[in-house]
Amino acid sequence: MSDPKKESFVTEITPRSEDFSRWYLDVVRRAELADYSPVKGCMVIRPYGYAIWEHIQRLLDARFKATGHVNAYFPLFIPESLLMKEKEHVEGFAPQVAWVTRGGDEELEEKLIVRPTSEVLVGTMYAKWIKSWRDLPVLINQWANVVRWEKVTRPFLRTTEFLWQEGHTAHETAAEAEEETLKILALYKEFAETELAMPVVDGIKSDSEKFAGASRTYSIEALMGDGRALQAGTSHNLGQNFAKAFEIQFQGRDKSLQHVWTTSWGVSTRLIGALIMTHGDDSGLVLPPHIAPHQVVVVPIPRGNWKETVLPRAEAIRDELTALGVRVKLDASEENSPGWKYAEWELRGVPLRLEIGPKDLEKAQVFSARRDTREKAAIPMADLGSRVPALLEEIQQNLLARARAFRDENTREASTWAEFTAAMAGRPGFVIAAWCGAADCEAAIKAETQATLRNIPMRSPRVEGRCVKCNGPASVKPWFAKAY
RNA sequence: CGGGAUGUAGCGCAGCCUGGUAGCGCACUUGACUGGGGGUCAAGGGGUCCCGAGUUCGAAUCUCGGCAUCCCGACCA
Repeated sequence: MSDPKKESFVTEITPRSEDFSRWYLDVVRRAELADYSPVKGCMVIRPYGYAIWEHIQRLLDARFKATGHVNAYFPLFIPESLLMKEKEHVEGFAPQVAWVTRGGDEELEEKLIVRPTSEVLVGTMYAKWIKSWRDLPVLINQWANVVRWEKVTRPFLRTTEFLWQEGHTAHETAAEAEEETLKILALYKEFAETELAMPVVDGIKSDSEKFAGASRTYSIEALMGDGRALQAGTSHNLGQNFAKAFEIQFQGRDKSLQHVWTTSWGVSTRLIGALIMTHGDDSGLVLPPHIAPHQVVVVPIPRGNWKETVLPRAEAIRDELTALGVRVKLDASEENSPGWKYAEWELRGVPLRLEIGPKDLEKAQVFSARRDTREKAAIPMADLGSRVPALLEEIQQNLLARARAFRDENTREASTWAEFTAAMAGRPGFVIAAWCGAADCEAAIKAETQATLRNIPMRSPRVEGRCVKCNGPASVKPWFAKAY
């Protein structure tokens, strides 16, 4: 029927439209972002994937520092007794915890858990460090790994061990803690949109979706290419819950003994999964220039005495752009043809490709190809220094605009239950609907449509409406979606 | 954790039913010709058949147990 050779080429990546899940796994593997390890749910992040994470770290860390936070590191192991101190927290996390019961060949006196998150250990330490209102606020972040014994795992999206940052802050007043929680939420949103070119909805979670032990949980939610939502970051106002459980007390300005108000917040390597599913296409990964390991790949055309003519010119271009701060990969390997290299670097999502051959030398130009639009154009050699950075920024903006247009096209309002279920059928996207605030209605919506309440957006106006499920009085309009 | 499927070279797979020398395509190595969208020809190399027991003269193949991956469901910040 079809050429078997062609077929084996085609099977390298399953088309996105054919099977989104398989496409995602193919991209992760073929772009060499990650590979499976021998342990269930644990992945190896390969150099190309880790390079993306390093850019995410760099760009986020700069924002944390600019808002007064400092980095520290807390240990991996937590004694069982500490986990037990905050009731809701332990109930939320106990089912997902990995235990250490032996050290060498001796049973441990007290079992240890491998941290699923660090609130309890941080709380224990803060109780020692904080004595006076003058010690506040404490604004600490850590870059770390955590372990959660998940039943269903997927590379980047949900892994047993994952990398993240977790911020833990302590404040003098409730208002300051809430201010911090919202400041970070806004920071996450700005980061996601500016650097990842990923539009997100920022809002507050319902009680049932709240972090175990938090007073209020906020999140940013993104829409993936298959119409499912992904929680891309969370920011929790922990109130005085952990302060009371861990006795984090300080003497206030009025000399009275008070409990601090704490927050915690995090984003993880899941963001890499979000990037893949937000921008990728049938040819593979599409990376926003701000976080792409290689922003530009230069492919010299090996023809005639290219090593004496074309190659030196390609090297000069690489050096010129590198000096301007552009991350450039020169692929001068002789093993593969230019066509092979085009396909390979597209698969790996490099935003801009520059081709240079003998014909281009004659015309003093290079040939460019954009990954996002696949547009091709000649650029005069003399203009590279100005055109390339401008083009990269254009690509960055285009990816955001494109993702936002997709999100908006796949966001609908529903005022009746019939409209809601219709909108949720097939590839749904977000559905905005009024809700009475009852957990029962939320649960019923989930049971009947698989859709969960993602969040109640920050800027959504108070409404006077009717709950889409029970028709009772409703004052908010959450965003619902089927989620990862 | 329940239901289903899968595990054979780096990747994709055949072989298993009916036990008897482990195969194919791509990738890889060497050489030549090539090179502007995954090149051509020739000659080569590469295997704990997921792991462990069992049945058997003999197990990739049959039996039991385990592990991992994928899909559906439950669960899940």
